[in-house]
Amino acid sequence: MSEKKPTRSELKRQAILRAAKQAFQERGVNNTSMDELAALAEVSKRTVYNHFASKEVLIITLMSELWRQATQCDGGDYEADTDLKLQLCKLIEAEIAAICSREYIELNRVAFDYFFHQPEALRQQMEKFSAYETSITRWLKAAAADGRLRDLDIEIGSKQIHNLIKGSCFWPQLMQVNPLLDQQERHMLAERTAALFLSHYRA
Amino acid sequence: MSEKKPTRSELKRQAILRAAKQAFQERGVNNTSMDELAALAEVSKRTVYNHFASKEVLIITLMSELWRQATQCDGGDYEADTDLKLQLCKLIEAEIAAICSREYIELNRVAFDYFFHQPEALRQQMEKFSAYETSITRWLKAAAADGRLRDLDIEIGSKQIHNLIKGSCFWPQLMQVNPLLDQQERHMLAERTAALFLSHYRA
DNA sequence: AGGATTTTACACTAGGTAGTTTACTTTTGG
DNA sequence: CCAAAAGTAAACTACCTAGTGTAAAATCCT
Repeated sequence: MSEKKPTRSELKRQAILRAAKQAFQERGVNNTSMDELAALAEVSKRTVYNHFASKEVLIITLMSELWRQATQCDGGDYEADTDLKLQLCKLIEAEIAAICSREYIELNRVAFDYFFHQPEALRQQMEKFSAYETSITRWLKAAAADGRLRDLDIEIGSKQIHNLIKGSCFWPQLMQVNPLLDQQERHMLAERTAALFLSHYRA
Repeated sequence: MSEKKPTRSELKRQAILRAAKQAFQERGVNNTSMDELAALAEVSKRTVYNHFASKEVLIITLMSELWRQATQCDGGDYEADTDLKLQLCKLIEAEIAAICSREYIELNRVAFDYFFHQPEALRQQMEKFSAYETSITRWLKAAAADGRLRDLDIEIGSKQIHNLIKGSCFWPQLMQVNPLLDQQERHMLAERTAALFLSHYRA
């Protein structure tokens, strides 16, 4: 019982956020009027403004919400006595799962839509979002320190991996020119990315 | 003398297109009103409509214009008796020069802005724009046929190269989160992309 | 010079949007 | 049960935008 008392007010608020998410993703932030949004949420326009002081506040609130939902992943740490390729592959697959998740892409879509003409604000958002890009960096450092990778600039290597991933499962999906990757496609992408990478950097 | 008679009308038209390019890129298609645009071009709004029947026509015309300007590149064909890495490197560098050119990125910026919420139309534009991606494919085919590359799926290989390139010199610049690459950065990117690629696929 | 073409300023139509106000109804909770 | 809190519909403000109509003025061409 400790979690059971969604007030009517809270239900309305959730309905508004749900409608905003759908409308902003499908039709865009600028192409969704507050009237349409209220209608979609089956709520009066005044109620929208009772919960959110302005359209801007609603957008920001929604993005924080999506960000919270999309924010967790991990593929494990470096292990000295396990096969390099297997480890890297697993790690990359975890990264793919996070970056290519519907939540993450939809969040980015709203953010890009909203910030496309505000490069400074976009840069800041990107930094927040790119928190993901650290787990692979950590692993590369550990593997390099252990002498199992050679000729490796961590920054560049990490970027190469992410470029190989994102070019296939993030950017095209963000732009909706390609569908999301399924389980097997993700696996194969991880597989061949790890293979290409290790061909060059394995000690 | 054969090229010297820009009529006043033509000058106005150019001024409008120049202003449109600037305004659409800096402030976005939807955030630029025809009044602002006319003011920026130092032309009366009526003149804008005398030259372009509607905002839509202006946008399409501008994109065709930018497309024409951005459209030419070549890095040479495959040669059987030249060093693989040198050839590929040169080819990649040519591709980078095209994809990362200001013209090409600005074109894509206007296109993405305009088509972000019209996935079908965007897909069509992307196909037009990605004509670039063929010269590397051609080269890979030739080199593979000549037995100097192994384990290579042309489609995947070509995509890997393009992902490695675009992740560093196209997507971030399209979003204006990173500046354009200079000559040396381009060269180094081509260099390490070719190196990574050939480590894996060289026969 | 003089008629045709183009440009200009400006008023105007028609429609959309963020946000507010009002008068009324429903839900909630002590 | 009843007062406070929250929700509702609808009209309303104030502003923005694409596109048009018009008559006068600048420019072009022969």
